[in-house]
Amino acid sequence: MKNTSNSHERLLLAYMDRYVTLTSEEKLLLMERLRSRRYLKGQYVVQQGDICLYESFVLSGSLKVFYSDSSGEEHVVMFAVEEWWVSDMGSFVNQTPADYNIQCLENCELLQFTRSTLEELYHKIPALERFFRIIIQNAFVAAQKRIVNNHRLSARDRYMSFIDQYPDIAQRVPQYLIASYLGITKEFLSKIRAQINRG
Amino acid sequence: MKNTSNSHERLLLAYMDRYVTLTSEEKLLLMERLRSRRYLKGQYVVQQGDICLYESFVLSGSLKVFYSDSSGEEHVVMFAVEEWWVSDMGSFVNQTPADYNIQCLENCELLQFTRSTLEELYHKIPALERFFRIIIQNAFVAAQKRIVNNHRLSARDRYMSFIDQYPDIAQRVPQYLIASYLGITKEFLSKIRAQINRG
DNA sequence: CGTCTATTTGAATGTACTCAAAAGCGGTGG
DNA sequence: CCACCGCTTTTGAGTACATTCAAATAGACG
Repeated sequence: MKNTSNSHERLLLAYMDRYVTLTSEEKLLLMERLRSRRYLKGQYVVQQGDICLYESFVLSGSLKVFYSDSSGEEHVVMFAVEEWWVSDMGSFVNQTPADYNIQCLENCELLQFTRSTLEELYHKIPALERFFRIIIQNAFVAAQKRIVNNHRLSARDRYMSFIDQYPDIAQRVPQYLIASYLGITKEFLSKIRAQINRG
Repeated sequence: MKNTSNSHERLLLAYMDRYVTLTSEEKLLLMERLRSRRYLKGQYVVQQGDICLYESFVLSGSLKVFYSDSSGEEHVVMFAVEEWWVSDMGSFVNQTPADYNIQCLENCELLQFTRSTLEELYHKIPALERFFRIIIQNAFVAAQKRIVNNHRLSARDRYMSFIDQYPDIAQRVPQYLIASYLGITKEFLSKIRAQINRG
């Protein structure tokens, strides 16, 4: 029936298999409910203040999640690449105005659930609730680790730890966004890199 | 049958009712599996490097979760008071050595699940999986917000926002721990407070 | 009242920031 | 093919926010 996007299904299902066991009926239902959508580089998936309509799984491309403060400064909250989930979770689950913008850094292909679809699936597929519980748990553990590292490590060490942990992202994403993610200015990151290169 | 700790059950069950609906059989099972335990001020619930054996619900008292770095500096990750859940989540779910210490700041009374109990209950009570999915989701949203605020706000504004958000904790917890939580030195927090008091 | 811990104050220092300007790096069009 | 444009990165000088270290003061508790 479905001729397109067979490899997409495989990527997501293989990803889910790492965490939970689904019956083939469940997998079928899941895939029927997902919508696949392409975005161009620069396009917004969510804009601050709007409702975040989708929980998205990244099939290809990369995105940034960021907060724009009153003075127009952008603060990068996280990046997302292949096999990451991305949304403004607070906005998505409560259907309230989003705190963050989500914008594509490259052309992207995403698999998306709406909130009501996901709720429907939670009831029909108990293992899905388990799956997201685990995914979110991991995200929370990582976020806590990041908070501590922001406090105990110097900007230099945070940068080194970032390129060590996400070498792929470090290469695909402009430096000034990495600076923002690390909580420092682009100028200072440049100086850190110069210092590292000198030895 | 159970004569002790009746008010305990009520506190936890009322808390859970805010998020999910449980049958009375489920509630009974849940309560049978929970262990209630008292800790004295200063006692450790978890020590860095050990396995975190319990997910704990705070009935009374307060605790700090903190990381001790190689130079012996302590970095407060979070506080926990009545109606909060506390654990080293990474350690608890994977049964790996804990990253953090958890210590009582006051005498505490906790309701605790072991990992295997919780897994058993996840299977017997699907709504429990949903419950923790929601709880962890909220914790993750808050952690992300904290990361952004640490980047965009000055130490002064972070402190003001802390006492605004957690007035109770601000009063029960020593100032130098709040400084650590905010990622600043105790001396600097003292100066911030002096500055606020002057106007 | 004395001891122990927590908080405050001050001077010197350091890490990271601001502002301004220059240099690098693609792409695009003449 | 090179010139120009926009965008990213680099460099430098001056500054600000926060830290360190040391010492004084204030609170809590026996």
